[in-house]
Parts: sequence; structure tokens; C-alpha cells
Amino acid sequence: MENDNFFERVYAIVRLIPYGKVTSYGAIAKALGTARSARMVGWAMNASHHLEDVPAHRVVNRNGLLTGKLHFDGTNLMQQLLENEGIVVIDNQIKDFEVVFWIPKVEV
DNA sequence: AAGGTGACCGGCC
DNA sequence: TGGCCGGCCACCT
Repeated sequence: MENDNFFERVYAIVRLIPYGKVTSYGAIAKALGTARSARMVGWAMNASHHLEDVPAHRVVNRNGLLTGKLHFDGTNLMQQLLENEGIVVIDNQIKDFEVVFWIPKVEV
């Protein structure tokens, strides 16, 4: 169950997200080679909810909006986690998203 | 086995 | 300017 190839693939990328940085589902999807399946990334996140090594709060949509925030325990838990890392979040949206945006490096 | 779903993305109206 | 639609791929019932 937790050894699924695809999911593990996503987890690996998300776990690589450095502190104080965020990324988008599409970026991860591209890193996986499945750019068109950004939804799968979100799905993997849903399954990764039981994992502690997967900072899903660092993953937002391409808008820099905390779309998945509703999936966290608290109402604004995701935002607090991001702010805790020095990321400024205004109205569920990351400020200077492009600045804190981290692109997953994948060797081709 | 088939159908439905989804924490998205991009385009079109 | 904002909302709606389709596509896409893997997981779940």
C-alpha cells in the first residue's frame, strides 16, 4: 500500500522540498514525467496524509493557493505550517510564490 | 470488469 | 473579469 511506485515517486519529490520552499502539483507531476496527471499528485498527497515525512503543506497548486488546506486537520493548519517556515501566506495564497517556489530537480 | 472520483492544469466562452 | 469545460492518469467501490 505504501510501497506503490507512483505514490512513492510523489513522496520522494515532496520529501525533497527544502525548508521554507514550496512547489506545485504540476511541477511534481512534470518531475515524475506525468505532467498531465497533476491530479495524481494531489491524490498521492491524500494517501500521504498518514505519512510524516511528506510535507504536503509545502505543495500547493500552480496559483500558489493553498487548495489542499481544507484537507488538513485544522482550518488553517497548512498556512501556519508554511508561515512557520518563513513563508508568507495571505488569504490562503502564498506571497512571492515564485520566490519560494522550488522546482524538483530530476536527472534526465 | 466497469464506472466514478479527484488536494490539477490549461484553454475557451 | 470570472466561470465553465474537457483532458488526463491512477486509485477506489
